[in-house]
Amino acid sequence: MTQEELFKVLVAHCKEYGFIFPSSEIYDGLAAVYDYGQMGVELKNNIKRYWWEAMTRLNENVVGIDSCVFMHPKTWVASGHVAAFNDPLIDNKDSKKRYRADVLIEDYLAKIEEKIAKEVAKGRKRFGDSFDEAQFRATNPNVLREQAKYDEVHNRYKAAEDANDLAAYKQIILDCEIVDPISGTRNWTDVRQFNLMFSTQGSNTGSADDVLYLRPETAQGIFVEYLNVQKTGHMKIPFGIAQIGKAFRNEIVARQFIFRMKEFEQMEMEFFVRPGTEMEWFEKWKENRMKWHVALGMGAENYRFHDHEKLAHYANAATDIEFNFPFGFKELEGIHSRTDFDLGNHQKLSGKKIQYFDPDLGESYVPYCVETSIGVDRMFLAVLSHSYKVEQLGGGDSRVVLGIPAPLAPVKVAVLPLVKKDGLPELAQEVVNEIKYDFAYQYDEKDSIGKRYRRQDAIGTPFCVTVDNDSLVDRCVTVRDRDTMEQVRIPIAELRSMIERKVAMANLLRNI
RNA sequence: GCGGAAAUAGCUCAGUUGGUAGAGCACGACCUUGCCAAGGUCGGGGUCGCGAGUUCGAGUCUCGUUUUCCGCUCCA
Repeated sequence: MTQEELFKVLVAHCKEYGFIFPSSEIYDGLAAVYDYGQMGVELKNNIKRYWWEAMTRLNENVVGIDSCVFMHPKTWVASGHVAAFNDPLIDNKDSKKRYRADVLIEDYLAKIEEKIAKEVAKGRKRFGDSFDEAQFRATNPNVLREQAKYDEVHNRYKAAEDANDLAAYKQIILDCEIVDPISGTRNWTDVRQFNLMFSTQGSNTGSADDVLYLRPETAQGIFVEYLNVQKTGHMKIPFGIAQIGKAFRNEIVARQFIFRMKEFEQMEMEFFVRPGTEMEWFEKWKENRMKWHVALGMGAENYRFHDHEKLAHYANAATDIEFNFPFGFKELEGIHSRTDFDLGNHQKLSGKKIQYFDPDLGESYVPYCVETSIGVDRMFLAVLSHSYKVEQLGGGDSRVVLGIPAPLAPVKVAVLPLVKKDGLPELAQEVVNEIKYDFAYQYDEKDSIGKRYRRQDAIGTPFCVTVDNDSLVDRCVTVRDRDTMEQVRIPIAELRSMIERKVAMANLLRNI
């Protein structure tokens, strides 16, 4: 099976077994939005728990918060999101290239200015010392013609810009017969505004300037609560704030299943440090985060760092942890040294002093910040794509098994009466009562026992517990292991501790 | 957003030059078997993605549209 085929099969498997459904499927679906099903939500919650407990328990100076999706609109001015993603864009259908409509028009205006400058230069050459540029500009017919054209386009352009009138941009491009520099054609699409952020009305009045954005990252919630947490928690630098939450990005192209969605979930941690020490912490967190990944046991060779050469506007160092997905090594987590960009801008825009008095230095400063940011959905995809296996058994038989790390598995144990009679279902119910307070379980009495094992393999259940006729007498059950398919017989009373040994989240945490 | 391809039962698909929608698996009931998926009988389930058009008649032809996949493009 090629990687590409594997990916398709995986998507189908996710739907068939209740991990992930395309959103609103009964209405033909909604592009780039997916829902988690009954199995998916369990796996996703376990992934979040693994991250949360590692972050907030294994680092005594990291605490969590849960901030809202809605934030004051000025937040996004301070973060740079409003300014950086608000361009009118237009595509040329022949070259298939995308341009900023305002840049195309400005280039056109610049060309007119060049023409005028050439005329002026000619005049200067002709008249020599007696050349009066103002006089020349006011009388030369060529200059006057070009200048009139320039003024007209310039005025229309400014009007379009002020009114944010996309149709007017397009009309200017058409009227000026601006061509694509590559294809040389005027086969343009309409001008569209691409904003990364989704927005909604803040009030019930619908006034245009009362806009609320859906956060494109959870990090800003941490920055605006920095002071509250630092003060109320008596936090001393260095310390971190962790958060798990939904974020929204209006991606132009969102593809590859849950790898890039319009609505997604982030697990972000901002670690505040003394300026000048940020690179040291950046390295520490790179190491720390890689350990967290490797502790899952999905193979160290499937992870790698990818350092950024082109840095975002806020960062002075950045790296990705990439995972070997079925479609290649892709970004799973980002680690950025964000300097004091965010806190500094919030201080500027809010007018509130966001400074930390460092008792060791005897001075105040705006802390620097190292961020770790991982996508829950990408992590989910990493776990699932790595876990999915088709195993050939003896006799031409095969099985599909999800070898999900046991502490993350959606269902920990399945309780199966060998047959649906002779009092076995009743005894199986007793077994359920024995384990239901500790583990996510499924009870299944339908179909043959082999079929039920296969069903549990397909959702990655680490243990199947089978109740047979002997169980009625000896109070023992057969425990079948997902990965080895081996069976052991143990007393019902020992079931709980046996399962616990393998599925405890603490097992993962201890590996970090 | 551009170009290409696809969409028929829960899933995988068949459906001839346009003539009243099929199979296997899955699902439900009953019988049978009983530790690694496929025994028997009976049964439920589809306005063929959606909307127009051509036609006496459209799953099939035309146009539009939605979603998905592939390639560009974009990507904090």
